[in-house]
Amino acid sequence: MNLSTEDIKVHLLKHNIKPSYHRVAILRCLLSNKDHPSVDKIYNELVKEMPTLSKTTVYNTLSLFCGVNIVRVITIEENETRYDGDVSDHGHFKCEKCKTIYDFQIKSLDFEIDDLSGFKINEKNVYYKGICPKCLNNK
Amino acid sequence: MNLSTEDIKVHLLKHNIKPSYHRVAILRCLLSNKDHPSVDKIYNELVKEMPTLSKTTVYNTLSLFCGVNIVRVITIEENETRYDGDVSDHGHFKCEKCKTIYDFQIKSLDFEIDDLSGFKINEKNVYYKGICPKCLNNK
DNA sequence: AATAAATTTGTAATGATTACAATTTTATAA
DNA sequence: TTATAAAATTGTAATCATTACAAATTTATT
Repeated sequence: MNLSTEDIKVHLLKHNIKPSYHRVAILRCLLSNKDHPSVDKIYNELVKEMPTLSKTTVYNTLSLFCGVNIVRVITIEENETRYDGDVSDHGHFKCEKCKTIYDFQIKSLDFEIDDLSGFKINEKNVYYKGICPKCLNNK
Repeated sequence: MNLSTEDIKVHLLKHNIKPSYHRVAILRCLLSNKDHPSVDKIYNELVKEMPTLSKTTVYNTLSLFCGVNIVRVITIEENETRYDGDVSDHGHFKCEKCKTIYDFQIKSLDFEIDDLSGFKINEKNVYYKGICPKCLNNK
């Protein structure tokens, strides 16, 4: 995605978040990288340009973003939380070898039977695990 | 479910796992409780009957079971892994209030478009989050 | 009964996340 | 502009689930 700083600021302001330098950088990182980065990945990428960055800020900012639904948490493996700047409904495929997370489209997310009548559904998640084509070839 | 010790032993042996006392107890716990317990829950339930039980054993045993696919990991929240003795394809709904995990049936798990041709899919997971009917009423 | 193999245990290490107080930056009011 | 308050960021320490690992126990084999 080719997002200007201005676009990102507007996006944040729409959700009543003051677009500080750090916040813009973190959101840009999530919107431009489609690789569903971990906190560590984001931190390491940004700390190059902003040496004073603290990992706590990355954590704080991401949970701020999640709270207003401009970012989503991807919980696939227990030990590593990943984040997604794309909040539209879609599935994730995580390669068990290279740990890459791929997106995939889902025909329809209305596939449950009536088991859940009476439940208030806030969030739907679909993820697969397996081996990606790249790793299937490289063995 | 009304499973005899004998049934459980046979089930384990089918997967080349020696049915030790602890293993049988842990598997029984998962098969009879439909509440998708955490390690802690399993440990606390079993330690009453077997006071020497170690939490490490619960961890070891569960990963042994997962390795041969008689138990599945449910990763919904980052901070608490839950386990499921039902390995058939179905979805999970986790109540954000009471933390209960409910099962629900899925019409079909073949809902991805062809995005994943060339991928080797080992595992499909669907989970929702929200508020269960019980908690919706109790506010 | 002696030995080897498998299982279980308990403690310590790991590592991601959170709590929190201190510091810095930004906004507001005099 | 300067002083003051509010918000954002930082850094360190605490938390807590999970794992590593070596010792102890149990089970199987000779």
